[in-house]
Amino acid sequence: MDSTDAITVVDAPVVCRISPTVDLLFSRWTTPILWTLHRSGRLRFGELERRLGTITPKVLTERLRQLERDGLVRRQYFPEVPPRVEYEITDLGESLSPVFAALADWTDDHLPAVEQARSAYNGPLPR
Amino acid sequence: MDSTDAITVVDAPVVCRISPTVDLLFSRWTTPILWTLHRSGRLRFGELERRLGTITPKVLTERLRQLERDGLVRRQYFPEVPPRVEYEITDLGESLSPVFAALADWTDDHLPAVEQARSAYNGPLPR
DNA sequence: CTGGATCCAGACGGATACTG
DNA sequence: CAGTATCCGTCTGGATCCAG
Repeated sequence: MDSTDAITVVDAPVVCRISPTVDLLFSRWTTPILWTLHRSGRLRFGELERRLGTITPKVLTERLRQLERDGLVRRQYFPEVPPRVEYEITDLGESLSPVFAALADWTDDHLPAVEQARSAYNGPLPR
Repeated sequence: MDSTDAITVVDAPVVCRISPTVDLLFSRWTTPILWTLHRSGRLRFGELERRLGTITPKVLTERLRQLERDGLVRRQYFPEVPPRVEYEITDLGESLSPVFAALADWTDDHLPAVEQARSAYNGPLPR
């Protein structure tokens, strides 16, 4: 395992090594999904949909498939009538809790300052 | 501080309170920009552009304006010829370091497991 | 109940060229 | 040097309907 070489021959040096993780975790719905499953434990599809409020079943399925593929969520199918499917966080998913805790702490401590800065901003308006 | 009410009358309960922060921090380029400024300190526009590699000036300007508006980055303009502009992280931006540290730790410890799960996945292929 | 199939809209970002 | 101005492609996500 001696990757002791000081010289990397990679043409495109990795600017920011957390970017792959960011792509994994933070899109419109993945964060709320992980957050909800983390807090509520195992949930059925419909129950999850209800708690997320405005998500559509199509999008919920897409995001759940992605999270399942990436090993963060486990899907369990029960061949009953009517069918039942339950989702829960995996151990790998649970390992994210320090990340979410850090985000929650920062949100509590500093989000108001952001809102204040935003309303005080006088420069060229973005977006 | 007695928010002891068990009943919340809010129609749209906040599903995930970190979502506003997520919107603030994690888009295609905001994370690399903050990461770079955090590690390298004060940088000129062109230098930042060079370090980010493939970003275009238009997008870099857009993201920097947004970060400036939100109080995470400070822009300093020097009316010289040729003009010089320098960017740096604000104290509010620096307060994000625990968040990025948690993300970096998780990336080092668990990203390989994600890649392994992904390659082992046999279900319906998303994306 | 749990989705899959379609179609669609808007946002974000990339490419290129130009300017104070 | 540090952006702006245009144009355009892609991708996520929303709406709706349908099916096992």
